[in-house]
Amino acid sequence: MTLLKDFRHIILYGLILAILVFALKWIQWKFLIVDNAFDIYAGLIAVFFTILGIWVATQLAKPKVETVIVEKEIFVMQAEEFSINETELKKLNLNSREYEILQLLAKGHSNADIAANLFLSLSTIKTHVSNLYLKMDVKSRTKAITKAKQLKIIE
Amino acid sequence: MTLLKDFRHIILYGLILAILVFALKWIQWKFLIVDNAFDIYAGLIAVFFTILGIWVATQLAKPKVETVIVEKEIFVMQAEEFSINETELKKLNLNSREYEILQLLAKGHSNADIAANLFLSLSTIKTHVSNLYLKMDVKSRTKAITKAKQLKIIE
DNA sequence: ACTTTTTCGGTACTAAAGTATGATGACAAA
DNA sequence: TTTGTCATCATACTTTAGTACCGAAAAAGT
Repeated sequence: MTLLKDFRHIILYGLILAILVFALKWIQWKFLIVDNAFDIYAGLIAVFFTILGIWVATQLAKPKVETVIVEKEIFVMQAEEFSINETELKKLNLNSREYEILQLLAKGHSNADIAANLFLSLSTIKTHVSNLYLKMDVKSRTKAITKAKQLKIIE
Repeated sequence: MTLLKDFRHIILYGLILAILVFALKWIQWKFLIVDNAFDIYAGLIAVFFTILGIWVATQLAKPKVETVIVEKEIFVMQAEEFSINETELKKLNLNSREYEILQLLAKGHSNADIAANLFLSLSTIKTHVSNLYLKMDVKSRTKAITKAKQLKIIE
């Protein structure tokens, strides 16, 4: 792709070069009689080739693109993404059962409900709940729920 | 980057041009043995000014300023603008006391706490709470709390 | 194989929550 | 004045929650 383009350029420049040489010869022949026309001749050549150089350069040089990055601030309302506070959760050092029960507590389930849900006896739930309260430093399920929500350890 | 590559091309073309001119001159000189120092001089001028033109062009080339607008997302924590669901609240038809008690319930207070807080007897709180449950169609304080939060009638 | 820890379950008891019913006084509407 | 509603309080009772202490089985270290 670029190779073809380059080849075309080369051909073009070759042709231009040829024409220039002939033109040069023609001018030289025409002003041959006048010896002091050399300066004018050289000047013309200089001007012409300078222009040629500029033209070649503009043709060859890919346009300089100066990218100006303008940061447009878009305010996005974040949908309150809930993330459990792992730090606080680990501080409490709850085991999996206790945490499971805490979540069910927060849903408003009674001990009996939880027992049925987890296929455990009411006694077991009671002990788990009591241990949970000790670890959370509360004395009732409602306090446990509110505290858990405050600490963001449950949804 | 690409500029350098282009420059290399230019140099290459310039060299080819120069070599061609010199080759031409050499051939001319060899076969004609004429005093044609003028041609060499003109060729040199041509080559020099071509290169000069190219150089000038690359220097003068104004960079195209391309403005790229980058959208930068800024996440804003929406302050969870809580608004109590007045509609649902009116549906429940709670009186001021019951609603007051509901709010205290949600904070994890016991009946005794609420009684002390509102300067009422435990009995009164119990009746209010019971009536509240009837209106909310629940059977325990935890259910009442979760339902109230679901309906967004309390914070 | 042994300890230790975790998990589960039980008993017994106390405390709190929840239900049912009724009484009292205040206060507004008829 | 009477009526009715409402908030308050009480009694009596049932249910649930919570505490304390203990024991057994399973899992996990050692």
